[in-house]
Amino acid sequence: MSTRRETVRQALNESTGFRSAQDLYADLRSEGSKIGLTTVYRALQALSDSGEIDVLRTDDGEAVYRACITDTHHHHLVCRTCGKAVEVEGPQVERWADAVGAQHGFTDITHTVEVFGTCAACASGE
Amino acid sequence: MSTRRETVRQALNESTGFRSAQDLYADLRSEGSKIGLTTVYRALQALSDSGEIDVLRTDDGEAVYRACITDTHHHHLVCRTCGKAVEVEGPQVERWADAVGAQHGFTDITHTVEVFGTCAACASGE
DNA sequence: GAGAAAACGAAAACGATTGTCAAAACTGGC
DNA sequence: GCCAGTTTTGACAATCGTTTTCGTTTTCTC
Ligand SMILES: [Zn+2]
Ligand SMILES: [Zn+2]
Ligand SMILES: [Zn+2]
Ligand SMILES: [Zn+2]
Repeated sequence: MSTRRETVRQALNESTGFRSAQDLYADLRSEGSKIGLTTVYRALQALSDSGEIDVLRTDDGEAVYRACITDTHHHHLVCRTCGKAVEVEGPQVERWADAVGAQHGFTDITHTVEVFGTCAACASGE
Repeated sequence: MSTRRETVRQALNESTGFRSAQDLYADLRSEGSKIGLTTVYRALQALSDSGEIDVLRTDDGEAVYRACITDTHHHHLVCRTCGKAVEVEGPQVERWADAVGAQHGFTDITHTVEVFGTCAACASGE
């Protein structure tokens, strides 16, 4: 529908890493778009609600978003320096999480798993 | 050292779940303490910097803290409803994270892994 | 006890996010 | 094309967790 939502989705697609709402807003404005910050937040909210984009929290609590290719459950390997992210899978981790939950009588198990590191490019460059 | 830091640590010890700075501040004030919010934040900062307490982010970006028993690397199984947390270990997950990082040429690998669910008490009660 | 250093806490500042509300863009009849 | 009704938008204000600032108090050291 909304062309604005499309605009934001596209901006996200152009990045390989996770971006914050403010990042995207800055990008779009510098490209000449007249979009408002509120709208960027709304678009990201809608996109993540509908499961079209992934969201996670940085250490300092900022929400960052990414338009992932894989549409099944997956996790991320994220470069601590440049933010580049790789989608990864870990069936064994899925099983472990479920098992550990069941073991302690917990139900309705979910989990968050993210791997951080320094990517090859950043390791050599800096 | 600081008796204030001790006060905060103790308040944390009294809870089995993760608590936010504001939670702890409210608790302490209601117990009659004249501690200031700033000091609670500073104490939590210091305690987590020195690795004495664990910290993680809730979905809405709030930082929550816990004084864990285990002092080696571990993860948490957290009740989504009451916040109760259990310390869990997953050597296989540690290995998986390292392997996945190495596989993609990343170095200096770390990871965050948390499992969420509804604890038995909350499942029956509600 | 005097003076220096560390810890405190109230209030202001901050930064990300959300709420408000009027203007702008769209819609389906006419 | 034009109008009333709906949806979307964006400037601005408000919120909320957290950090800074800065004078005051407490603790240390001699
Ligand atoms: Zn990198
Ligand atoms: Zn998973
Ligand atoms: Zn822990
Ligand atoms: Zn529970």
